[in-house]
Amino acid sequence: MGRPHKPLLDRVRITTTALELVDEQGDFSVPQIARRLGVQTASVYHHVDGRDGIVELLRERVCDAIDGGTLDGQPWDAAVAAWARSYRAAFAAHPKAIPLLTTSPVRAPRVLEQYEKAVALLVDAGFALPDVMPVIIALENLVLGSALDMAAPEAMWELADDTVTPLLARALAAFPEGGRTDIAFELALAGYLAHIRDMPDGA
Amino acid sequence: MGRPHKPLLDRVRITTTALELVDEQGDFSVPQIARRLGVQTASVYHHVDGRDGIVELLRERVCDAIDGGTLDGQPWDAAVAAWARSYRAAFAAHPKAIPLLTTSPVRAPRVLEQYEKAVALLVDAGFALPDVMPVIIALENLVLGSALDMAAPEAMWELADDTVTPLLARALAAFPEGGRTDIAFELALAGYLAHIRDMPDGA
DNA sequence: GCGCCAACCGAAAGCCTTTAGGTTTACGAG
DNA sequence: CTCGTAAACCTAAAGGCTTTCGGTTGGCGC
Repeated sequence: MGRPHKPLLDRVRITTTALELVDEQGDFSVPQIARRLGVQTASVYHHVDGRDGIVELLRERVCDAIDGGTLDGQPWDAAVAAWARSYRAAFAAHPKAIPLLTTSPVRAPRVLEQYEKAVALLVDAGFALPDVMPVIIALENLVLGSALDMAAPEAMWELADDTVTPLLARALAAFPEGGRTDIAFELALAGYLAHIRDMPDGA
Repeated sequence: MGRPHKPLLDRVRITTTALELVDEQGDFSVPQIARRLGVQTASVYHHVDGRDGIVELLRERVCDAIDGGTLDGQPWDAAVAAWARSYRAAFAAHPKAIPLLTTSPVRAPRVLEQYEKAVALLVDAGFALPDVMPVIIALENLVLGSALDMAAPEAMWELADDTVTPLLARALAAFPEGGRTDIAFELALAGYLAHIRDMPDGA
């Protein structure tokens, strides 16, 4: 024991291990992380601000996959749509993590920068300043709502009892079971965009 | 000890107490419920299917406030809008409970019946059967996404550092801080409805 | 009256989070 | 090169939570 030659722990490794656990189990615990890294539980607390701190690191890690570049050099509406899809895809890459992450909204600096860019884009597009935040928050609602849907087990829908809800059962059977959530998201996004396009004052 | 004269515990009282705790703290534990009801922890497990069972009871309790009557006797689009608002309002009544409830989607019988009604409404309105579920799921996404937003502390937005995200800060300052989430929800709902109205084949 | 089972209690196993205080050793200042 | 500081890990322990198991008692049906 004592201080090791090379550090065994750092935030990156802790975050990676936590994400592995979440991908496998849908949850994680500090002792589990410690075991995987061959370390005592208490040691983890030297690098991280408690369990909640690890969750925050997970939030940032997953959000790193959001491509802020989608907001550049396109017509503003296409840019917003691409950003929303990238945002959603980042969550979709770790479905089991979604309940953990959506519990509280993402406010990592890297994401806030993207919000900043989105505000600029919308202002340039002619949106009145008081309209900008509602537009962004509405989009965030869409993305996070769809993320929750992705996290739901497919079985949640299949167990609809045909006898008590026959129409629901037929409606469920009437479309491919694969892209369920994607179709719904694209539908909502299309409606959102169509409505948004009519808003800019100066346009 | 032994069997009491009148039962001290039942599902209703357990659910009510759990909801009280969640409203106060944003969470609950079985021992906390037991203490409030003047009972040993183990006794609670006689009436309920573990902690997860209590969460499910909470889901049903909160969803009891959703008014299925909104789906009757209106133009179908107005009915859907009213239902969505009622759905969202039910969650808004217990903001601290939202993270707990949205973690997995609502599939209580009472809510499934309303889905059944919604399917009927949309089919009558002329929607093709394969289009019905996406329409409903998209609406669910909207409602749950907005619910998550409601659960977020207002402070989450205020701490935007003006120096690094000046435009974001200005955009935030540019609209009343009260109805933040409501305006965004109504915006998204309006876009959704406008888009949906164009879909029915037979209309 | 009698037996059964419902409803509660006590105790305990096994997990988790977090903190406090020790021990060794890397590292940088002099 | 020396030496103090603090980094990085450990042991230990407190206190919480979930859940189960086996008792005890008394209501209720037959």
